[in-house]
This record gives sequence, structure tokens and C-alpha cells, in this order.
Amino acid sequence: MSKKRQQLIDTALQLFYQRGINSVGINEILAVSGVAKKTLYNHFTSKEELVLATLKQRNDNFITWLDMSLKETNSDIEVVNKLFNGLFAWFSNSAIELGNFRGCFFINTSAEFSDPTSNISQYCRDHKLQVRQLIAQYLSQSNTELLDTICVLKEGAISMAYVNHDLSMPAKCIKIVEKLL
Amino acid sequence: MSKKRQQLIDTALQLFYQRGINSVGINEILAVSGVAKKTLYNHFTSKEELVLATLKQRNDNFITWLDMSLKETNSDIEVVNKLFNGLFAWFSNSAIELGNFRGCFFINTSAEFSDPTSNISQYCRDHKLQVRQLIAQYLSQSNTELLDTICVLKEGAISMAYVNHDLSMPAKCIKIVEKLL
DNA sequence: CTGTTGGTAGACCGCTCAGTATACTTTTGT
DNA sequence: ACAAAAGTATACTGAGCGGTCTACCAACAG
Repeated sequence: MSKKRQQLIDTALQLFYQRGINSVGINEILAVSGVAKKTLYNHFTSKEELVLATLKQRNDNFITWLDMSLKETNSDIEVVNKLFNGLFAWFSNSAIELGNFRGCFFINTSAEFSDPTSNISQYCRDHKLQVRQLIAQYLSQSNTELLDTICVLKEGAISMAYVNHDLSMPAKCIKIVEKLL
Repeated sequence: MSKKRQQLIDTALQLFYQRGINSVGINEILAVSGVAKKTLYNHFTSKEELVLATLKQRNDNFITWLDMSLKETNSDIEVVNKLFNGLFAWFSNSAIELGNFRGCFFINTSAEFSDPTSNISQYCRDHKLQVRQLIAQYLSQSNTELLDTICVLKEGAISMAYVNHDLSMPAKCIKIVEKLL
């Protein structure tokens, strides 16, 4: 992997996540990263290809962070606790690996790209599936009902943290799952 | 209210919701609505003002639809049933008043406009508050815990319907609340 | 009958966009 | 040591953007 290529991905991810993909132009990414335009088009054939690379990078970062957050859990309720405490840390900018919170990059990107069959929209869907499967790995047995509950609460908590500016949901989600178990 | 003004709002809402605000130009709205550019700038001083008018229109449509959906409920569980069955109808394009489902217009718009202090982002937040208060009105007593639960499940169900293409969540949310009551 | 109001049609402005082209320099593998 | 590969800097293209402007038209009220 080229160093310049990685510079471009890091800069683009930062700008895309903080301001939205359609609000950030190629020229700004070049100015901030200090890379020449020809170098960018040497590594990526189009803006879309760069976008896909940033989605992959963010997915890797997120999965790594989540995997770390869920490590060493001995019960389902502990998984739930670590998951939602992790989300709260993310929302309140205490998870430095994930950057300044501006919602879920994949939800935001899905909102910007309306064609559900595009590579970009499909990748966003795939990311959500990967997160679901990672959570499933940490639950004691294959419990689809609990898994569904956790996932829908997680998506709700993310959405309300970003749109409503309500950071209280992770704590409430833990209480909800406690009652259900 | 002028007829031309309403034509512009209706056309803009349709295009903005289906494709995203930053992906739809003024000229396209004019071409589709059949209105002259000067007429648009006679009614709205800028694109942003037109965007705010479409948000208000969508909010009115949504609140009206939800109010209709929740009418004549005699218990909290009935409210929950009608709410999530209503959401399922929306997701599966059976709520014609809400148009072809492409997620929540306010979540999508928040994703596109990154400044949380902008009028647009603030209106999106306000919409969510209005929906919450409408649901609260239909619950038998002031039950913040139940209200929070319903709201977080609702946001999760909307997000998963759009991003994950998973329409099964409304039914699962009903079961979750049933267990909790 | 005429002046105001609100509309149409479309040219135009300055700017930004994604992407290409040119000419030169640096790095690197053998 | 030197050719090939990779990077820099920058000008440019064609298209689209939001927004302004001019000129003309139709309806209607005094």
C-alpha cells in the first residue's frame, strides 16, 4: 500500500465524515493532504473509487474498535453493557479512534447516495451486516431475538445521538435489555 | 398562499426526498414544476429558504399522517401496535401520503448539512421533538420510560428499513414492547 | 384605458466541480 | 549509474451550480 494513497484516504475520510461526501470536493482533499491531483488519479480512477476506499477504511476502524470494546465478556448482559457504554464513549468523543462524532458515516452516506443498487449503498449495508455478525460472535448462543433487539436499539441510539443531540439513550438501552433478559 | 409557491414546494419536496437535497439543483426543480426562475426567487430568497419550506411541508404531512394513524386508541399497547404497523406501511409504500419510502427526510437532511446550529439541522431536531410529543399525547399517562423506549425503537426501525433494507423491525419492536409491559 | 402585479422565457454571471493534459522533478530498483 | 516509475505544480476543459437581469406578457383593479 502506497504512502500517498493512505494519506489521501485518511484526509478524505476525515473530511467526508465531518462534512458529508457531496460537500467536499477533490481539490480540497488535495489541498489538505498536500498531494498532487495526478497522484490521486494515479491511485483512484474517480471520486467514487476514493469514496469506496474511505468507506472500507472506516469499516476497518469501526470493526477494530468494536472488537476491542467487546473483548473479555463473559455473559450476554456484559456484551450489552460494553456495547452501549462504548457507543456512549463514541458519542461523547471519548473514542479517539473514531474521531469527532457526526453520526454513523454509513447512515449519512446512504442518505447522500439515493441509488440503493450503487456500490456505495451496498457497502453501507454490508458494514451494518458485519457489525451485526461481530456482535453475534460475542453473544453466548445463537439468539436471533436478542441480536435483533440489540441492533435496533443500537441504530436508534446512534440516530438520536446525532439528529436529536440526545446522548442519554445508551444508558436507557442497557436498562431495556436488562428488563428483557 | 400562492399556487405557484405551493407547486414549487411540492416539486422540491418530491425531488429532495427521493434524491437528496445536495443532488437536486434549482434548475431541475424549475423544469419539473414548470415555473419560471424569477417566480421562484420572488417567493424564496434562496435555495435554503425553499429547503426550509419543504421541511415544514414534510413535517406537516408526517404529523398529520401519524395523528391519523394513532387515532382511536384505548391503551398504550394499542398505541404501540398502531405506531409500528403504521411505520411498516410507510416502509412498504402503503402510506401514499408519505410517498415512496427513502428513509426519514429529516435524518437524511441532517446527514447532508453538517453544521448543527444551522436552521436546517435545528428544524430536523424540532421535527423529532414534535413526533415525540404527539406520541406522548396518545399514551395513557406521562410515562417517560415507555416514551423513550418507543422513540429509540422507532428510530432504529426507520434506519434499518432504509440502510439495511430490513422491513421486519416494526413487528419485532411490537414484541419487544409487549414483553416490557 | 392604463398601471400594477405576478408571471414567462432565457441569457448571463462568477464560481466550483470532477477530471485531463503538460512539463518538470524526485525516488527507486537493478 | 541510470532508466523507469511516481510525484509535483498548474493550467485547462466542459458542465453544472445558485443567483441576477432584461424583456416581454397576461390579468385585473381603479
